[in-house]
Amino acid sequence: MQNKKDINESGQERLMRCGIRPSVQRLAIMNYLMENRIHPTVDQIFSDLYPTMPTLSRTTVYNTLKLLVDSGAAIILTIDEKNTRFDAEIKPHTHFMCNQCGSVTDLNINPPILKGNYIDDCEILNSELYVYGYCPECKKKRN
Amino acid sequence: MQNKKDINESGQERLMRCGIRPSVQRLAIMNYLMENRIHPTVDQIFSDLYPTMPTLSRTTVYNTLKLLVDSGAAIILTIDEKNTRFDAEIKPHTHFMCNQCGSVTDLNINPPILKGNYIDDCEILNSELYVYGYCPECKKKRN
DNA sequence: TTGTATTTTTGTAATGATTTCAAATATGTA
DNA sequence: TACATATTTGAAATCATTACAAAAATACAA
Repeated sequence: MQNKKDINESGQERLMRCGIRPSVQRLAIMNYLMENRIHPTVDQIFSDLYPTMPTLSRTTVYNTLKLLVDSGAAIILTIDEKNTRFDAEIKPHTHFMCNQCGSVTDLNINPPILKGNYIDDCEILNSELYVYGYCPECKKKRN
Repeated sequence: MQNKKDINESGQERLMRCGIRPSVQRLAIMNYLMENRIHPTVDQIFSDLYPTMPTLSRTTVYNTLKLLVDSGAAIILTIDEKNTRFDAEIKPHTHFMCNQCGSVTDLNINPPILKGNYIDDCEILNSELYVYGYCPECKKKRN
């Protein structure tokens, strides 16, 4: 369950809380991630922001995403073999990718919470549960 | 738990069972994967086999791994953001990557078995649980 | 066995994502 | 305003992966 603070937190607030100076570009990218929970690739972010920010550089998108991830304002998903994807939802949850259309969505299933534990003497910091298959739309089309 | 058949299965048998003609190169790569359960990258495989197979081409390693994965003789791991990794252990199990040294190992924890289920109307074919943190060796060094 | 068709391997070139880097721009502060 | 610092930018470099066509190996029929 999300608490009110998380739900209401603005992009600006998220950046501040994570110690990131909210430049125009950073705020645009942070807001994009928080408002478009499609786990976008770098190119999706760039292409969607470019029309309203024609001076935006791909390098800035890369730089900013690195900054967001390093400071805990976003997480990186390796669910997609082809492209790195990003998510502003930083609380543990499960991700699903459709083998047909490639869309990545949240799955309503709780991942095991392993953080803080030791397993096989490994110190666990975080974990990701990735699920693959066919999304409802593609499932229909295949029949 | 592994059954005898899995334990005893040779590279040759694995290839045959999966309908792959066992050429010299394919057999070398299959055996390497089955004998070195380090979840190697393409380059690790190539570098380790090259000394004893000086005519081996990187492209062959790529081609063969694609073939192995497509026919179910191996699985692909996206746990490592930098490089694709491969595993000859095809039964569901959990993987761990060390944030410090980058090594990938099996973790003695059962992943949720979701295959065959529908969640949020998604048809589940397979899933991967990836765990990150510090391996025992790096944990020691950090103290 | 020989010749021919098919499969597999190989090396090079192309592609695509990401990083590096140094100059240009913007911002914060005295 | 003037200067120092932080940020953005675009071009070039890097690195993993794929495409491709020629060469080599193998299968198979005569």
